[in-house]
Amino acid sequence: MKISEASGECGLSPDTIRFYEKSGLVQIARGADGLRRFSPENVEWLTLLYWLRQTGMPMKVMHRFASLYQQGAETIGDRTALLLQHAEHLRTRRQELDCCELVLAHKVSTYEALERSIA
Amino acid sequence: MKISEASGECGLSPDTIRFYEKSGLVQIARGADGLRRFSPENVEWLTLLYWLRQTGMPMKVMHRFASLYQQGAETIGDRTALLLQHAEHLRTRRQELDCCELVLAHKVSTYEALERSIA
DNA sequence: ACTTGACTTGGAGTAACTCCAGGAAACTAG
DNA sequence: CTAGTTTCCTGGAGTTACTCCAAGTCAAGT
Repeated sequence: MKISEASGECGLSPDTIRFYEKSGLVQIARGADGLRRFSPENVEWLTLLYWLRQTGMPMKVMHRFASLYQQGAETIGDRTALLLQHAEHLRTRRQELDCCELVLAHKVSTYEALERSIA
Repeated sequence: MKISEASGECGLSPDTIRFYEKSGLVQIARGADGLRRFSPENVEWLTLLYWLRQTGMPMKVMHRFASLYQQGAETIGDRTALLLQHAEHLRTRRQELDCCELVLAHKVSTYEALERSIA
């Protein structure tokens, strides 16, 4: 699988995939032609990275995670812990969304009241 | 009110407040000593900006919003529309969180299964 | 043979901060 | 009244995580 197809499957842009490879988050094999060839495992890994990044995990933490991943099976406990911590972080984000929704609803209702008082 | 107190109330760092002022998102009066003096209205506005930014509104859109705000009451309809659109965006974000939560839960459960199969 | 399209690299540009150096004004302790 | 600490100011450099671009290679289609 070449980069555009992998990009379509994992959600990351080709540029971002190359950037992640350069910074060591993923290792991708090359064909005899020098082009990147993505394995299903590559795609699964990149998809996971996509979701972690999309929900605000910083690169530093992703690097820690990637380093554990590359060390193999004995780091699964640490990886689980890291993912659970990120799940905790998602709850915080959700509370932020809730809070912002309240702020918006309040603001919109005062705007609507203002508009009625003008009209 | 001076900048550190305003920062504490609105959630933005002093540096970010200065950055927002420089880029035109807010106008802040100065005292005779040259220091910024924040009105309650300033703080309310900055708090709104904080929430919009925190939930992913890009600077470009915030500038549009700020420009409407500075044009006065006749832009309230436009401002309401903009906020409602952002509220829509919040729903998208929440779906992303949901989706990531599923991905994480699945990954954690496969990790746990793997760990049991090793141990 | 030639164009088109997907890929490669290295490097510049961008968004939105964040930090820092250097300096002024004010408050606080001795 | 002086010395030190805090809080503020400005302009500018540094950071994160991309994103875009120029210049070049290679394979496939017409």
